[in-house]
Amino acid sequence: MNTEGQSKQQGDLSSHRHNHCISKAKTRFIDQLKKMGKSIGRNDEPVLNLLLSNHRIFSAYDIAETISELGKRVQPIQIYRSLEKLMALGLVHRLSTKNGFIACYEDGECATGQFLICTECESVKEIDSQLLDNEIQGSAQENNFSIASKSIEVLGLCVNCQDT
Amino acid sequence: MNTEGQSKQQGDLSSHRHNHCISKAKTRFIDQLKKMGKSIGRNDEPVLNLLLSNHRIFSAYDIAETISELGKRVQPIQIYRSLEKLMALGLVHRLSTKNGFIACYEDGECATGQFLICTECESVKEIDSQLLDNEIQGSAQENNFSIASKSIEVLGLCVNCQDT
DNA sequence: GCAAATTCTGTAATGTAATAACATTACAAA
DNA sequence: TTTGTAATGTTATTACATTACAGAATTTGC
Repeated sequence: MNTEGQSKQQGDLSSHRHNHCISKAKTRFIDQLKKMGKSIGRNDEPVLNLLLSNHRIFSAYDIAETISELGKRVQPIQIYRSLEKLMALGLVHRLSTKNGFIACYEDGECATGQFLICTECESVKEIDSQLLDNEIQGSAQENNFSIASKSIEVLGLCVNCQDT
Repeated sequence: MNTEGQSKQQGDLSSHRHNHCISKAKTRFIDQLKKMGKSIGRNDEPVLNLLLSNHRIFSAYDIAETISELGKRVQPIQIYRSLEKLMALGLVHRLSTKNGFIACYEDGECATGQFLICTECESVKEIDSQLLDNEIQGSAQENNFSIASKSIEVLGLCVNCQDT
């Protein structure tokens, strides 16, 4: 995913209350898992922590490497397994245009899954337009299409990266 | 991409006038290339043909294999080069959720790039909601985000694949 | 025309992302 | 203790995408 930053390393809006949303998300995560009769895995929490405390895009391999550095060696497949759980619970989104993953904003509760992605600094802003969502629902209905999931990703430059 | 079909091989709506849109698209392609001072490459036309006459998702490797079978061996990189040109001219879209490519409908002229993708038969319906597009523009503006490209992909089941 | 520059082509190798296959551990219930 | 089940760990493989480079074809300027 290109880790060795140049003008990278953004997406960490200092104004955002990480601690708050981390604890909320974790609580929600554990509750939900319980409900599904699943237990929290060894890697789930480190993965969730990493994503929540950064709010930027990580590839599965980024995550594997970062977590491996903190202790035991972890393989990508194990990360994918954690990510799958986290995505099923709506705590994490896959950004398919970037082959990466990001924690959901808003106290770990997923919004509609619509993203503005800066191709320069890799920061991500999740928008949450109900209108947009409705419009998609409508189009789907017109075509008798039954929606399973949506991927709305807008690529471009964020405010900070526009002045070149 | 999983070529050995099972319930595959769709996306070929017999009602659609392939020949018509193929010739239109080709004309447009050559004209545009001329304008850019580029010439048409050896593989460009085969790639365009394949995509236009199927209207379903192909991976670059699918394309490479198919074209290789028809004559000279072609490597993926060569396909990517053709695809890049074709995408620059708006004749082909990348579907990032499927790691694949598809020809644009509507006489080879790209619509707004919004897709309903059937995860069962891999058929694709391009919708073209101006409303949706406007809403995205609006959200971007609110966030002072300058749009470079958009990827709107809705996954689910098409009419034909819903009755299980 | 001819040489330099540019663009296209072909080939091999590599990088990156995702999954398959299978063995092992942990632990609770019978 | 045995058995069942879910989670883990390890290795290997598949799938997708790009880099690097050498040679052929074209274009451009003289």
